Amino acid sequence: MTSADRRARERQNLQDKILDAARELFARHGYEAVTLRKIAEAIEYTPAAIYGHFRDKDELIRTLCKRDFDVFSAGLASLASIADPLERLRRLGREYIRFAIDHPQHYRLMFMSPAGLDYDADSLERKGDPHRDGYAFLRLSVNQAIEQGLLQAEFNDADLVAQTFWAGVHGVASLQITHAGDEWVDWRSIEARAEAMTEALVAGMSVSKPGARARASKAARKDKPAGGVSAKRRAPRAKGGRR
Amino acid sequence: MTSADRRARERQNLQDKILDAARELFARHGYEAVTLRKIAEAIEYTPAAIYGHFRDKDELIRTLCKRDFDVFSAGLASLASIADPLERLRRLGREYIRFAIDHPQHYRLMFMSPAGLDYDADSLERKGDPHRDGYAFLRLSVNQAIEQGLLQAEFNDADLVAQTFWAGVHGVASLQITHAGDEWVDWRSIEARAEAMTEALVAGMSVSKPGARARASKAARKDKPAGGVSAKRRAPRAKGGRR
DNA sequence: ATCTGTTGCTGAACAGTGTTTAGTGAGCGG
DNA sequence: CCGCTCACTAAACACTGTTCAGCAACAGAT
Repeated sequence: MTSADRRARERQNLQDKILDAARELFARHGYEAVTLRKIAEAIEYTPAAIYGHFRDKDELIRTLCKRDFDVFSAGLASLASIADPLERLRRLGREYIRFAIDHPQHYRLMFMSPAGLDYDADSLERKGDPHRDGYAFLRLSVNQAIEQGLLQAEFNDADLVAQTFWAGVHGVASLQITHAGDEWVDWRSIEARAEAMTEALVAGMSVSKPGARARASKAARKDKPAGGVSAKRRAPRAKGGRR
Repeated sequence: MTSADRRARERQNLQDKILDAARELFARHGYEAVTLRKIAEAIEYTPAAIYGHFRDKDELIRTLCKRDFDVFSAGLASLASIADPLERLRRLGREYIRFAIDHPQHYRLMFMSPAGLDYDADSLERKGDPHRDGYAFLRLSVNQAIEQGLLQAEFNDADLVAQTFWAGVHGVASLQITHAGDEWVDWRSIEARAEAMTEALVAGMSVSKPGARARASKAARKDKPAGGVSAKRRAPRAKGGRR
């Protein structure tokens, strides 16, 4: 069946072209800037042609994000080689924030928008597997910390601790994405904030003596140059701003 | 000038009617659901009439949010009566999260959207005043904690500590707003998460012995009923969802 | 080689959106 | 009573996402 194969291949090729064109627009200007007509123009097809490959715009963007996000999830699992649960948590937090800063539009859609995540059969199948489910991996690490007696007695609920840790790094990441460059606050560098958050949370929940870690002092040093990471000072408005 | 007064009053009345109609739609269904035509229908005017009172839709919603938000900022200042800086920080965190949960759409627009805050002359004028600038109040509290020797030596940068604390509570709040009711995670109650975050951060940065506070154990207790606060299990999709 | 059906795309439309503009009409000051 | 300002309307414009009838190319079967 060479002809059927070719048809399928051509179909796949166009789908990839659509996704590539959409990724270009999306990563640069965000969800709202991705227009079916703009995509169509970029790939030299008619807007309606896209509906042969995706049910609607939402599915298109979501496919895009999930594809890029899987790379990140798999990367997290590489931290499993770190023996010390607490150190693993610290690294986990840093990697998480890094991904968010490197892919702000993806992160915004997945974790800062209503129903950003959808739970299809494929996703639900991997739920709970620490190698492919980020939250499960985090929870597992917390659980090991608890079992090894590294956390205070009050923090014996792995889910609560995991959710708190997640909230902490999510707060740092999302605040950076949304308000980087805001002149209202004299922002410290994103690295310093990431470090301070992970250190404070680990220190606050673990039994280790405060101040014992040399790393903690590094995080608290004043390094005034704010912004960091991203070059652009201010994210462009989604709709085109006010006139 | 009774007639001119009356004109101004009538003008103000209509503006309030617009804002009230918009608030109703916005608070219930979010930014995207607020349509100028829907507002116009509610107040029995033509869509174009709104442009006589607001430059564009953005300014309308922003006026709405700022007005409601000022009430919150003023409420924060009432916490100034708490003498102990650490205790004040804990209360600050809880109040912050409470406002976010009670006004999710407002919070989403102001703190989870690009350029949610705009810095007009009125806003900039009050910047730095702890009584009217939430961040300044937070920073002041942190500063007092540092000056009273309540924090570890590493956490001597008031801005970094304030930003970390803010990120923590923002993370708890925004995760709740975006993912409340998600079945992926076995969520603890929002109260428990708020408590765990504030406790962990304060404990992680302060010199006080871990476990000394009775409150900490209360926060870590397992209370499985997740969701809390909000009645609706799942936030409606902004655009109307997939079919 | 011709018929038949499927597949993949186009062109045009529909129902929405925010926004602009010309025109209208009521009420005011002189 | 005149003119003028102001607030509003009706209608359009440009832009969305999405649908649908039709068409042309191709596949397999006759």
